[in-house]
Amino acid sequence: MVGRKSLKGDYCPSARSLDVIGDWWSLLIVRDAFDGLTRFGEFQKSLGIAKNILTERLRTLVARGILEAVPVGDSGARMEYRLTAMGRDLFPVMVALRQFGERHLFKPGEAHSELVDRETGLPVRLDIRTPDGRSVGPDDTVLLKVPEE
Amino acid sequence: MVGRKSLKGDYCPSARSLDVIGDWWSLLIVRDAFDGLTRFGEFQKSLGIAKNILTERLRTLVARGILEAVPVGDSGARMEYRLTAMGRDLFPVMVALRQFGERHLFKPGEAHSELVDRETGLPVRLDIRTPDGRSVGPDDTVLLKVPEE
DNA sequence: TTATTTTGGTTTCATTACGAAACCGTTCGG
DNA sequence: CCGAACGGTTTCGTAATGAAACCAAAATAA
Repeated sequence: MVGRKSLKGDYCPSARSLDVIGDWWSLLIVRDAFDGLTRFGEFQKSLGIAKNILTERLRTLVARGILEAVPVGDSGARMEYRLTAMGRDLFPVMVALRQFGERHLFKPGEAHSELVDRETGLPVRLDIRTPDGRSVGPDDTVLLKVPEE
Repeated sequence: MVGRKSLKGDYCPSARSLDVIGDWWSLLIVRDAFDGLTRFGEFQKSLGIAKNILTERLRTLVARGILEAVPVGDSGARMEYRLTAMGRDLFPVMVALRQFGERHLFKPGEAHSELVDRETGLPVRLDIRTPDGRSVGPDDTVLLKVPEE
Protein backbone atom coordinates (compact mmCIF):
# COMPACT_ATOMS: atom_id res chain seq x y z
CA MET A 1 0.00 0.00 0.00
CA VAL A 2 1.20 3.51 -0.59
CA GLY A 3 -1.10 4.83 2.12
CA ARG A 4 -4.75 5.66 2.04
CA LYS A 5 -5.76 7.80 -0.88
CA SER A 6 -6.03 11.50 -0.12
CA LEU A 7 -8.78 13.62 -1.56
CA LYS A 8 -7.27 16.94 -0.62
CA GLY A 9 -6.85 17.84 -4.26
CA ASP A 10 -10.32 16.79 -5.37
CA TYR A 11 -12.38 19.66 -6.68
CA CYS A 12 -15.53 18.19 -5.14
CA PRO A 13 -16.25 19.74 -1.75
CA SER A 14 -17.99 16.60 -0.49
CA ALA A 15 -14.88 14.58 -1.20
CA ARG A 16 -12.66 16.97 0.69
CA SER A 17 -15.01 16.87 3.64
CA LEU A 18 -14.83 13.11 3.66
CA ASP A 19 -11.08 13.41 3.59
CA VAL A 20 -11.28 15.30 6.87
CA ILE A 21 -14.03 13.49 8.76
CA GLY A 22 -14.74 10.44 6.62
CA ASP A 23 -13.07 7.75 8.66
CA TRP A 24 -14.84 5.37 10.95
CA TRP A 25 -14.45 7.18 14.27
CA SER A 26 -14.14 10.88 13.58
CA LEU A 27 -17.80 11.67 13.08
CA LEU A 28 -18.75 9.60 16.11
CA ILE A 29 -16.37 11.65 18.20
CA VAL A 30 -17.86 14.82 16.74
CA ARG A 31 -21.32 13.55 17.56
CA ASP A 32 -20.31 13.03 21.17
CA ALA A 33 -18.75 16.48 21.20
CA PHE A 34 -22.09 17.92 20.09
CA ASP A 35 -23.63 15.96 22.95
CA GLY A 36 -21.38 17.84 25.35
CA LEU A 37 -18.60 15.33 25.97
CA THR A 38 -15.19 16.88 26.34
CA ARG A 39 -12.81 14.57 28.18
CA PHE A 40 -10.69 11.72 26.90
CA GLY A 41 -12.27 9.29 29.28
CA GLU A 42 -15.79 10.33 28.35
CA PHE A 43 -15.21 9.68 24.67
CA GLN A 44 -13.47 6.44 25.42
CA LYS A 45 -16.28 5.17 27.57
CA SER A 46 -19.03 6.37 25.26
CA LEU A 47 -17.56 4.89 22.10
CA GLY A 48 -15.74 1.84 23.36
CA ILE A 49 -12.83 2.88 21.18
CA ALA A 50 -9.34 1.64 21.93
CA LYS A 51 -7.35 4.28 23.77
CA ASN A 52 -4.47 4.42 21.35
CA ILE A 53 -6.87 4.96 18.47
CA LEU A 54 -8.75 7.64 20.36
CA THR A 55 -5.50 9.43 21.09
CA GLU A 56 -4.63 9.48 17.44
CA ARG A 57 -8.10 10.58 16.30
CA LEU A 58 -8.30 13.41 18.79
CA ARG A 59 -4.90 14.56 17.64
CA THR A 60 -5.85 14.69 13.99
CA LEU A 61 -9.22 16.30 14.68
CA VAL A 62 -7.36 19.01 16.57
CA ALA A 63 -4.77 19.29 13.79
CA ARG A 64 -7.53 19.70 11.22
CA GLY A 65 -9.25 22.40 13.22
CA ILE A 66 -12.42 20.49 14.10
CA LEU A 67 -11.63 20.29 17.80
CA GLU A 68 -9.48 22.37 20.07
CA ALA A 69 -7.61 21.06 23.10
CA VAL A 70 -8.08 23.35 26.07
CA PRO A 71 -5.90 22.79 29.15
CA VAL A 72 -7.99 22.16 32.23
CA GLY A 73 -7.23 22.03 35.96
CA ASP A 74 -4.38 23.55 37.92
CA SER A 75 -1.45 22.02 36.19
CA GLY A 76 -2.86 22.34 32.71
CA ALA A 77 -1.61 18.88 31.84
CA ARG A 78 -5.06 17.50 31.15
CA MET A 79 -7.15 18.60 28.23
CA GLU A 80 -10.70 19.28 27.32
CA TYR A 81 -11.63 18.70 23.71
CA ARG A 82 -14.17 21.17 22.37
CA LEU A 83 -15.66 21.82 18.97
CA THR A 84 -14.23 24.83 17.20
CA ALA A 85 -16.42 27.14 15.12
CA MET A 86 -15.43 24.99 12.16
CA GLY A 87 -16.42 21.88 14.05
CA ARG A 88 -19.80 23.32 14.92
CA ASP A 89 -20.34 23.84 11.20
CA LEU A 90 -20.63 20.08 10.97
CA PHE A 91 -24.00 20.39 12.65
CA PRO A 92 -25.96 20.06 9.38
CA VAL A 93 -24.03 16.90 8.57
CA MET A 94 -25.01 15.40 11.90
CA VAL A 95 -28.63 16.41 11.45
CA ALA A 96 -28.69 14.98 7.95
CA LEU A 97 -27.30 11.67 9.19
CA ARG A 98 -29.78 11.69 12.02
CA GLN A 99 -32.70 12.31 9.72
CA PHE A 100 -31.64 9.50 7.42
CA GLY A 101 -31.27 7.14 10.33
CA GLU A 102 -34.63 8.02 11.80
CA ARG A 103 -36.32 7.42 8.49
CA HIS A 104 -34.69 4.19 7.46
CA LEU A 105 -32.91 2.45 10.29
CA PHE A 106 -35.48 2.20 13.06
CA LYS A 107 -38.48 -0.03 13.37
CA PRO A 108 -41.70 1.82 14.10
CA GLY A 109 -42.04 2.31 17.82
CA GLU A 110 -38.40 1.54 18.54
CA ALA A 111 -36.66 3.68 21.14
CA HIS A 112 -34.50 6.42 19.69
CA SER A 113 -33.27 9.92 20.40
CA GLU A 114 -34.72 12.98 18.77
CA LEU A 115 -33.38 16.46 18.20
CA VAL A 116 -35.81 19.16 19.23
CA ASP A 117 -35.87 22.94 19.55
CA ARG A 118 -34.87 23.89 23.08
CA GLU A 119 -37.59 26.52 23.41
CA THR A 120 -40.60 24.95 21.82
CA GLY A 121 -39.75 21.25 21.96
CA LEU A 122 -40.59 20.99 18.28
CA PRO A 123 -38.54 18.50 16.23
CA VAL A 124 -36.02 20.09 13.90
CA ARG A 125 -36.13 19.38 10.19
CA LEU A 126 -33.54 19.81 7.51
CA ASP A 127 -34.30 20.94 4.04
CA ILE A 128 -32.60 22.05 0.93
CA ARG A 129 -33.77 25.15 -0.85
CA THR A 130 -32.83 27.74 -3.39
CA PRO A 131 -32.37 31.31 -2.14
CA ASP A 132 -35.89 32.05 -3.33
CA GLY A 133 -37.23 29.41 -0.98
CA ARG A 134 -38.21 26.48 -3.16
CA SER A 135 -37.37 23.00 -1.84
CA VAL A 136 -35.25 20.93 -4.18
CA GLY A 137 -34.38 17.24 -4.44
CA PRO A 138 -31.58 15.36 -6.19
CA ASP A 139 -33.26 15.49 -9.61
CA ASP A 140 -33.84 19.22 -9.45
CA THR A 141 -30.17 20.01 -9.18
CA VAL A 142 -27.16 19.95 -11.42
CA LEU A 143 -23.45 20.06 -10.73
CA LEU A 144 -21.55 23.05 -12.00
CA LYS A 145 -17.81 23.41 -12.35
CA VAL A 146 -16.51 26.72 -11.09
CA PRO A 147 -13.05 27.25 -12.61
CA GLU A 148 -10.11 28.83 -10.87
CA GLU A 149 -10.19 32.62 -10.84
CA MET B 1 -9.86 -8.28 17.15
CA VAL B 2 -13.45 -9.33 17.46
CA GLY B 3 -14.42 -7.35 14.38
CA ARG B 4 -15.28 -3.73 13.93
CA LYS B 5 -17.81 -2.47 16.42
CA SER B 6 -21.38 -2.41 15.16
CA LEU B 7 -23.70 0.44 16.00
CA LYS B 8 -26.87 -1.29 14.85
CA GLY B 9 -28.19 -1.31 18.37
CA ASP B 10 -27.36 2.29 19.18
CA TYR B 11 -30.40 4.39 19.88
CA CYS B 12 -28.82 7.38 18.16
CA PRO B 13 -29.96 7.63 14.55
CA SER B 14 -26.73 9.31 13.46
CA ALA B 15 -24.74 6.41 14.79
CA ARG B 16 -26.84 3.89 12.92
CA SER B 17 -26.43 5.88 9.74
CA LEU B 18 -22.70 5.82 10.19
CA ASP B 19 -22.94 2.10 10.68
CA VAL B 20 -24.41 1.85 7.20
CA ILE B 21 -22.44 4.41 5.19
CA GLY B 22 -19.68 5.48 7.57
CA ASP B 23 -16.73 3.67 6.13
CA TRP B 24 -14.13 5.23 3.93
CA TRP B 25 -15.50 4.35 0.48
CA SER B 26 -19.25 4.03 0.76
CA LEU B 27 -20.18 7.69 0.71
CA LEU B 28 -17.76 8.34 -2.12
CA ILE B 29 -19.49 5.66 -4.15
CA VAL B 30 -22.84 7.21 -3.27
CA ARG B 31 -21.56 10.60 -4.35
CA ASP B 32 -20.56 9.18 -7.71
CA ALA B 33 -23.95 7.52 -7.97
CA PHE B 34 -25.59 10.91 -7.45
CA ASP B 35 -23.33 12.17 -10.23
CA GLY B 36 -24.83 9.59 -12.54
CA LEU B 37 -22.21 6.84 -12.52
CA THR B 38 -23.65 3.36 -12.66
CA ARG B 39 -21.08 0.87 -13.90
CA PHE B 40 -18.39 -1.01 -12.02
CA GLY B 41 -15.70 0.36 -14.27
CA GLU B 42 -16.90 3.93 -13.91
CA PHE B 43 -16.72 3.82 -10.13
CA GLN B 44 -13.37 2.11 -10.26
CA LYS B 45 -11.89 4.69 -12.58
CA SER B 46 -13.42 7.64 -10.77
CA LEU B 47 -12.32 6.60 -7.31
CA GLY B 48 -9.11 4.73 -7.99
CA ILE B 49 -10.36 2.07 -5.59
CA ALA B 50 -8.98 -1.45 -5.73
CA LYS B 51 -11.34 -3.73 -7.62
CA ASN B 52 -11.73 -6.29 -4.89
CA ILE B 53 -12.66 -3.58 -2.43
CA LEU B 54 -15.12 -2.03 -4.86
CA THR B 55 -16.73 -5.40 -5.42
CA GLU B 56 -17.23 -5.83 -1.70
CA ARG B 57 -18.53 -2.29 -1.14
CA LEU B 58 -21.04 -2.47 -3.96
CA ARG B 59 -22.26 -5.75 -2.56
CA THR B 60 -22.85 -4.38 0.90
CA LEU B 61 -24.42 -1.17 -0.39
CA VAL B 62 -26.84 -3.33 -2.34
CA ALA B 63 -27.40 -5.57 0.67
CA ARG B 64 -28.17 -2.54 2.82
CA GLY B 65 -30.65 -1.17 0.32
CA ILE B 66 -28.70 1.94 -0.70
CA LEU B 67 -28.02 0.74 -4.23
CA GLU B 68 -29.77 -1.75 -6.45
CA ALA B 69 -28.08 -3.91 -9.04
CA VAL B 70 -30.00 -3.86 -12.31
CA PRO B 71 -29.04 -6.38 -15.00
CA VAL B 72 -28.09 -4.66 -18.23
CA GLY B 73 -27.52 -5.88 -21.78
CA ASP B 74 -28.78 -9.01 -23.51
CA SER B 75 -27.41 -11.66 -21.24
CA GLY B 76 -28.12 -9.83 -18.04
CA ALA B 77 -24.76 -10.85 -16.65
CA ARG B 78 -23.53 -7.27 -16.20
CA MET B 79 -25.01 -4.89 -13.76
CA GLU B 80 -25.85 -1.27 -13.37
CA TYR B 81 -25.72 0.07 -9.84
CA ARG B 82 -28.37 2.69 -9.13
CA LEU B 83 -29.48 4.54 -6.05
CA THR B 84 -32.65 3.22 -4.49
CA ALA B 85 -35.25 5.55 -2.98
CA MET B 86 -33.47 4.98 0.32
CA GLY B 87 -30.16 5.84 -1.29
CA ARG B 88 -31.55 9.06 -2.72
CA ASP B 89 -32.54 10.01 0.81
CA LEU B 90 -28.84 10.47 1.45
CA PHE B 91 -29.04 13.60 -0.65
CA PRO B 92 -29.13 15.93 2.36
CA VAL B 93 -26.05 14.24 3.79
CA MET B 94 -24.17 14.87 0.57
CA VAL B 95 -25.32 18.47 0.43
CA ALA B 96 -24.31 19.02 4.04
CA LEU B 97 -20.85 17.60 3.39
CA ARG B 98 -20.58 19.73 0.29
CA GLN B 99 -21.54 22.88 2.12
CA PHE B 100 -19.01 22.20 4.86
CA GLY B 101 -16.30 21.56 2.31
CA GLU B 102 -17.07 24.70 0.36
CA ARG B 103 -16.91 26.78 3.48
CA HIS B 104 -13.79 25.41 5.08
CA LEU B 105 -11.69 23.38 2.72
CA PHE B 106 -11.16 25.60 -0.29
CA LYS B 107 -8.97 28.61 -0.72
CA PRO B 108 -10.78 31.66 -2.02
CA GLY B 109 -10.83 31.57 -5.79
CA GLU B 110 -9.91 27.90 -5.96
CA ALA B 111 -11.69 25.78 -8.57
CA HIS B 112 -14.54 23.70 -7.20
CA SER B 113 -17.89 22.29 -8.19
CA GLU B 114 -21.15 23.79 -7.10
CA LEU B 115 -24.65 22.39 -6.80
CA VAL B 116 -27.26 24.58 -8.43
CA ASP B 117 -30.96 24.44 -9.19
CA ARG B 118 -31.47 23.01 -12.65
CA GLU B 119 -34.11 25.55 -13.62
CA THR B 120 -32.78 28.79 -12.25
CA GLY B 121 -29.08 28.09 -11.83
CA LEU B 122 -29.30 29.35 -8.29
CA PRO B 123 -27.04 27.65 -5.71
CA VAL B 124 -28.84 25.37 -3.30
CA ARG B 125 -28.58 25.95 0.42
CA LEU B 126 -29.28 23.68 3.32
CA ASP B 127 -30.86 24.80 6.51
CA ILE B 128 -32.30 23.43 9.66
CA ARG B 129 -35.62 24.68 10.91
CA THR B 130 -38.46 23.95 13.22
CA PRO B 131 -41.84 23.20 11.62
CA ASP B 132 -42.79 26.83 12.23
CA GLY B 133 -39.94 27.99 10.08
CA ARG B 134 -37.31 29.31 12.47
CA SER B 135 -33.68 28.46 11.67
CA VAL B 136 -31.86 26.71 14.50
CA GLY B 137 -28.21 26.03 15.28
CA PRO B 138 -26.50 23.53 17.58
CA ASP B 139 -27.08 25.58 20.73
CA ASP B 140 -30.78 26.01 20.06
CA THR B 141 -31.44 22.30 20.15
CA VAL B 142 -31.58 19.60 22.73
CA LEU B 143 -31.52 15.84 22.50
CA LEU B 144 -34.60 13.98 23.64
CA LYS B 145 -34.92 10.30 24.40
CA VAL B 146 -38.01 8.74 22.92
CA PRO B 147 -38.65 5.47 24.77
CA GLU B 148 -39.95 2.29 23.23
CA GLU B 149 -43.67 2.23 22.76
C1' DT C 1 -17.35 -16.38 -37.90
C1' DT C 2 -13.40 -15.75 -35.56
C1' DA C 3 -10.21 -12.80 -33.18
C1' DT C 4 -9.45 -9.22 -29.98
C1' DT C 5 -10.47 -6.13 -26.42
C1' DT C 6 -13.17 -4.61 -22.59
C1' DT C 7 -15.72 -5.52 -18.63
C1' DG C 8 -16.31 -7.22 -14.26
C1' DG C 9 -14.82 -9.49 -11.44
C1' DT C 10 -11.71 -13.34 -8.10
C1' DT C 11 -7.46 -14.79 -5.95
C1' DT C 12 -3.15 -14.21 -3.84
C1' DC C 13 -0.04 -11.85 -1.26
C1' DA C 14 2.15 -7.91 1.20
C1' DT C 15 1.25 -4.02 3.97
C1' DT C 16 -1.22 -1.14 6.99
C1' DA C 17 -4.67 0.05 10.31
C1' DC C 18 -6.91 -1.36 14.20
C1' DG C 19 -8.12 -3.44 18.76
C1' DA C 20 -6.95 -5.45 23.31
C1' DA C 21 -4.31 -5.44 27.00
C1' DA C 22 -0.45 -4.30 29.71
C1' DC C 23 2.06 -0.70 31.49
C1' DC C 24 3.18 4.03 33.43
C1' DG C 25 3.75 8.79 34.99
C1' DT C 26 0.52 12.55 36.73
C1' DT C 27 -3.04 14.35 39.03
C1' DC C 28 -6.87 14.37 42.04
C1' DG C 29 -9.65 13.13 46.13
C1' DG C 30 -9.65 11.87 50.73
C1' DC D 1 0.41 11.28 52.26
C1' DC D 2 -1.88 7.34 50.01
C1' DG D 3 -4.75 5.13 46.66
C1' DA D 4 -7.39 5.56 42.79
C1' DA D 5 -8.55 7.58 38.47
C1' DC D 6 -6.95 9.89 34.33
C1' DG D 7 -4.67 10.18 30.08
C1' DG D 8 -2.11 8.39 27.68
C1' DT D 9 2.10 5.00 25.27
C1' DT D 10 3.86 0.51 23.91
C1' DT D 11 3.53 -4.04 22.32
C1' DC D 12 1.57 -7.47 19.83
C1' DG D 13 -1.86 -10.23 17.23
C1' DT D 14 -5.54 -9.85 13.82
C1' DA D 15 -8.51 -7.79 10.37
C1' DA D 16 -9.00 -4.66 6.53
C1' DT D 17 -6.98 -2.82 2.56
C1' DG D 18 -4.37 -2.34 -1.77
C1' DA D 19 -1.76 -3.93 -5.85
C1' DA D 20 -1.23 -7.04 -9.18
C1' DA D 21 -1.98 -11.19 -11.55
C1' DC D 22 -5.30 -13.89 -13.43
C1' DC D 23 -9.69 -15.25 -15.74
C1' DA D 24 -14.35 -16.07 -17.96
C1' DA D 25 -18.02 -13.87 -20.29
C1' DA D 26 -19.51 -10.08 -23.33
C1' DA D 27 -18.96 -6.74 -26.51
C1' DT D 28 -16.61 -5.27 -30.52
C1' DA D 29 -13.85 -5.52 -34.68
C1' DA D 30 -12.19 -7.97 -38.69
